[in-house]
Amino acid sequence: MSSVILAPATPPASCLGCEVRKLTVYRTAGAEAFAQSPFVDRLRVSFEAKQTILQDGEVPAHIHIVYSGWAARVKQLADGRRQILSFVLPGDLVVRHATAGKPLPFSVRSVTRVALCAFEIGAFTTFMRSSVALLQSAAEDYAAEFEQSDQRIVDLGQRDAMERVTRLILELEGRLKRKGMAADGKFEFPLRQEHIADALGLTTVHVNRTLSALRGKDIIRYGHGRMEIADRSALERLAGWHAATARPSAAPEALAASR
Amino acid sequence: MSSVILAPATPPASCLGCEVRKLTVYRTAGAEAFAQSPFVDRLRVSFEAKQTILQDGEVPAHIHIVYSGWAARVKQLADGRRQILSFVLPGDLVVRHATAGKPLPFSVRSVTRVALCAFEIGAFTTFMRSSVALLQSAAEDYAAEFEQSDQRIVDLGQRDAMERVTRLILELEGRLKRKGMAADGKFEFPLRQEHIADALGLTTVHVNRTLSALRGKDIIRYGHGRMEIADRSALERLAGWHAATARPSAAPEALAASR
DNA sequence: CGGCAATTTGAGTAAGGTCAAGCCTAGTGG
DNA sequence: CCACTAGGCTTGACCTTACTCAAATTGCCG
Repeated sequence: MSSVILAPATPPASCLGCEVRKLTVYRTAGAEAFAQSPFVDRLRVSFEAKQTILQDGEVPAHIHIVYSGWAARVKQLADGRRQILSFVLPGDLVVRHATAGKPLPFSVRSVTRVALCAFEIGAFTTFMRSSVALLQSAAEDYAAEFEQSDQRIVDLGQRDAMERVTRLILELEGRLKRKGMAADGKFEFPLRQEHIADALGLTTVHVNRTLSALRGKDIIRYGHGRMEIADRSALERLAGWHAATARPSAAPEALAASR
Repeated sequence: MSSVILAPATPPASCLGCEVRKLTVYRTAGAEAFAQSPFVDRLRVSFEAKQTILQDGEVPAHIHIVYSGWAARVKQLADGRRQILSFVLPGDLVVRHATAGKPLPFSVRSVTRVALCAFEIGAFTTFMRSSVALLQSAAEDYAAEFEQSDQRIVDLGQRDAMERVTRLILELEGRLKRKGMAADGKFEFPLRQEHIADALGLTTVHVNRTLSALRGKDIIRYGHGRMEIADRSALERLAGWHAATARPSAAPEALAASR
């Protein structure tokens, strides 16, 4: 676990020295940007696992960045069905900036214990518009999110359970690796099978059978909140992970941990 | 069909007087903006139905706006499966601006005959950054697209065929209505059943049975490239179209045709 | 009028869902 | 230190939705 970021319980006082900043949408901001506009109203908030961080319909007063822990953007239907739209990992914006100031079209719930940094929307917007590099990284992140959504649409529309599950594992590993939070195919994996089911449009029963099949062939190993890819080529083959499809590129190449 | 925009075969010479401009991401640009930066390199391009407008992997040299006709963003898998990510209607950006300059992660194919306006990327970017109002409408459009993607993810992950089909019809009617291209529940509907199937992750056979059921109960009427919602409340009930869900708001209220 | 694309219908099948138990395992409290 | 519990995981039996394959029909266009 050498390269894994072990974030302290609370974020540091200044963004400038923050480990997580390198993973954020303002990663390209230099010292001078923070000198001019130091995110005066920054708050730190934290939640236990399985709490509602933001509720569908509310108008958030702040822009939130995940400092540590995992969360999920969720749509809850009236009859109890629920769909996880995406998982939110350290460094990610909890709510895309474009949506800020409007009623949320989804809820955000913590998967694990989560620590967040919250910035006042107006100040954050001004800050993000203060340099072309920042606008550029915002655009990159938008593009990556669109691509991730599109990928999920293809998965749900066209792929069977085995493909969906294997692709989710590879997607998460890719994102974590780019954040320096996965190495040698091993990473924290706090999702319950119910999270996987809700994200992939399957039932927990079927997710269980699918994971069991993968574990039975020793393609993956999991448990105790961790996941290990034991046979990557088999996993990629099952996922239909042809090189062409393999780039949901959730972060710019500059930050790629390896490969 | 009084309020329907009947666009001439070719776009007018100037954006300023263009009917379709009101539907675009630069709808908030005034005469002065065009005076300063009149999209010098604008081109007009048109395609017959069922042509590939942009190919997966290519790096488009221009930003395209649909002037007339329908297109679809499509992911084609190696084994022949295909998923339509979204339909692109008049006034819509063919490729989101954030993705510009990078290899396309999908193809764009025309559904009907389509006329496009193409702008040089650099000039368009400069133009869009020239006013806060423009940045604002870009953000609104991003938010609307994210919401539309999220909605599709919920549909594919959680909803059955009847819900998916009815919701697609209502979604398209809503978008067209806001563009002034639908009235009294009647609108152009050039999609083949195969388009619907590819968008909703179903087979054409099953789409056919679902549509037949709706037509049999006289909830919708269709054919000859048109659709009519004959029994809106029944349609909305089948779609689970509770008021809360009913706003994929693809354009700002200011442009709403009615309601 | 002939031909091709699209739609429609039927019969059989399979992937994944539903329902219902039973089984771990990490905490908790005695 | 151990029994108890609750949440999560696992497994079995059966069922439903949507898919597959195949053929017939319709409609459009030259």
